[in-house]
Amino acid sequence: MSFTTTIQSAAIESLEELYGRQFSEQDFQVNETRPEFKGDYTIVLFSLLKTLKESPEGLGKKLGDLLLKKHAALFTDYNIIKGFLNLSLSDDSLLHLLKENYNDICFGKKPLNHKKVMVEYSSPNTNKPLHLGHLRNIFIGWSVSEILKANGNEVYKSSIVNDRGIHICKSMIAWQEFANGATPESTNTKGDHLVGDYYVKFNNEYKQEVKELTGEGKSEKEAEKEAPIMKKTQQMLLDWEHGKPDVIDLWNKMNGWVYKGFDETYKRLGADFDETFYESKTYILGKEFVKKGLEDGSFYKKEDGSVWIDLSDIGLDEKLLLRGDGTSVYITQDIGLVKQKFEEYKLDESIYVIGDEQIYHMNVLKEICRKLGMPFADKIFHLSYGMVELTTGKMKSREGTVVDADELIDEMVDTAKKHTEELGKVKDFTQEELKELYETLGLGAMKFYLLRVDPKKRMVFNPEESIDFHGFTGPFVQYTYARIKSILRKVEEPVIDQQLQKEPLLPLERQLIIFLEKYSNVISQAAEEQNPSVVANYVFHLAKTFNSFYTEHSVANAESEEKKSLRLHISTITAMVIKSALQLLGIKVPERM
RNA sequence: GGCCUCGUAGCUCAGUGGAUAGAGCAACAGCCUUCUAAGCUGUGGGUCACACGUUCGAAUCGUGUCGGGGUCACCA
Repeated sequence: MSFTTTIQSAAIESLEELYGRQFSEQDFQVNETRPEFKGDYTIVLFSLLKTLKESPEGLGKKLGDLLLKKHAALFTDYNIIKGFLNLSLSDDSLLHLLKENYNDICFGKKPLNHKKVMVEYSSPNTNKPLHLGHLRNIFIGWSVSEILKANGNEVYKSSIVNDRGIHICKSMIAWQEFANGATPESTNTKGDHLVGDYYVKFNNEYKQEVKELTGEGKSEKEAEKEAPIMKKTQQMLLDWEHGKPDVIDLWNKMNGWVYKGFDETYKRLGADFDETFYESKTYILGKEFVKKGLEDGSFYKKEDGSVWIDLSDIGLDEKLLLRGDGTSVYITQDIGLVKQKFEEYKLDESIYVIGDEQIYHMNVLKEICRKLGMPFADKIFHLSYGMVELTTGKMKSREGTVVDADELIDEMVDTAKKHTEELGKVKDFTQEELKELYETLGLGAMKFYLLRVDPKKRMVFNPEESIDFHGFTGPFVQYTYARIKSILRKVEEPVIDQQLQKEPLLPLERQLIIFLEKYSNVISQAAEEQNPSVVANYVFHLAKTFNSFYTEHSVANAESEEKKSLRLHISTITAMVIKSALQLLGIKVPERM
């Protein structure tokens, strides 16, 4: 039980004894005491005053006295300022925490709750390489999965690959026309980048053709429709749907290049998936539901044969579910996949990590499932995240302002190398060790930078700020870890014993212990909010507090053996919590840096 | 235009009913004969977009206004 809940129930018990009636945790708040006041935790009395017909001082005194009397081991003192009852915790209760609850603190251990959750993230198109937006998606999805696991859930990570459609055909046509058989091997280019290059090539060519046609007097719309390269692409899409062998072969070949490229990037990022769905396999699934919905009258057909659902009663308008020619649209396949996921995996929840521009789409999906009487309609959660903007404005692939994922990773790792070389602290490292360190630091900086902001909010990517290794950054926290490990290497493992209790705890020692105790709550909160930034903020604050402690007090050369033992203990736990918290963010810790 | 969302220090962000609103960056001033200075300490910097309301108490809740963004496709 955490300090907050312990104090809460102690207060409830005392209040009930004092006033002979029931109280609940809703009746008052327990907060941490602000640093400018004496005490560790504060009971806010205002909400109780009216019903109990008490003055702040009167209630504070009664409650404070009784708490001290009943829980002499827990509290040592109290003071009342305005309506705030500030309680001081005893050294013993803090030290008890270090001794008894060691593992609970460090790993925020939660019992298994047997809830099965699927987290779908990344979900790229196969016509171009991953970019900065995908990175935010991947880091959030991976981290939320790990946070849910830490809270006792059974988690499946999944990805749906958007491997078919007109966009893929664009790359294919351009490759066919202009590549002269170029392959990743022959050009020494990563497969996803090669395919992406031909996607760009298509767009340039298309633009050129449209320009020529409008020059001949055609309207913009006509030109866009009649551009030869576009016509070829549309034909190719039809051929693909009809399974024309040479098109399927080319499609397989080029997608294969892309997957190999993605895998390399995923591997470097530490992203992993338990299941990968392919749109080419799932896009047909939804059609049977459309049929079913037509039969039971949930959907309706227009004259041209297209199928619609009317959601205007809940303000979501009419939505197209099937084109006039019978082919699927985006949402058709989603309906099919939802059902497959829930049934195959017996899921309790399905979380979709998708950008916030699709909030409307996901609401429609949930509503359709509801109308179809699917029992899991309310177990679908859209973890929507805001767009990553550049300081120069939005990223747009057509304007070449996207930040490529692979390039960004290289740049971060490079920066880590530069910094490390300048500081010259690891000259005895082998080449292998150095390489690993640079990856740890570079990726740590990048992940922390993208995860430290609330997913739901839009964020600005500032290239200079992102490669900063000082302040509120991954390397700052990693550095704290490395410094602790450096101490621990020089000293034998701490033994915690009765001796600890003789000298009073100093303010920074108290502060650290109280802060460490919160870790378990932080993990719960992060899971409830599906928000890794909660963990990032916590671990930064922890490292910051430790750094103050480190500067102020010596561990290895402490004033006494007792203090040394205590501080070694605090340091060890801090290191474990840092490692555990960063692990939830997908960030590794270096033993030295 | 309808719906959704955001507006906190020069910049990037914490803070969702409690005390005098906090970090990082940037600026300035200090701290390495003692466990790693990728660190620590201090200074300056705020009409929490604005107005009204609810409350003992509002950056936080409600209504309205202004401003930014998203969305409302036989695109995905």
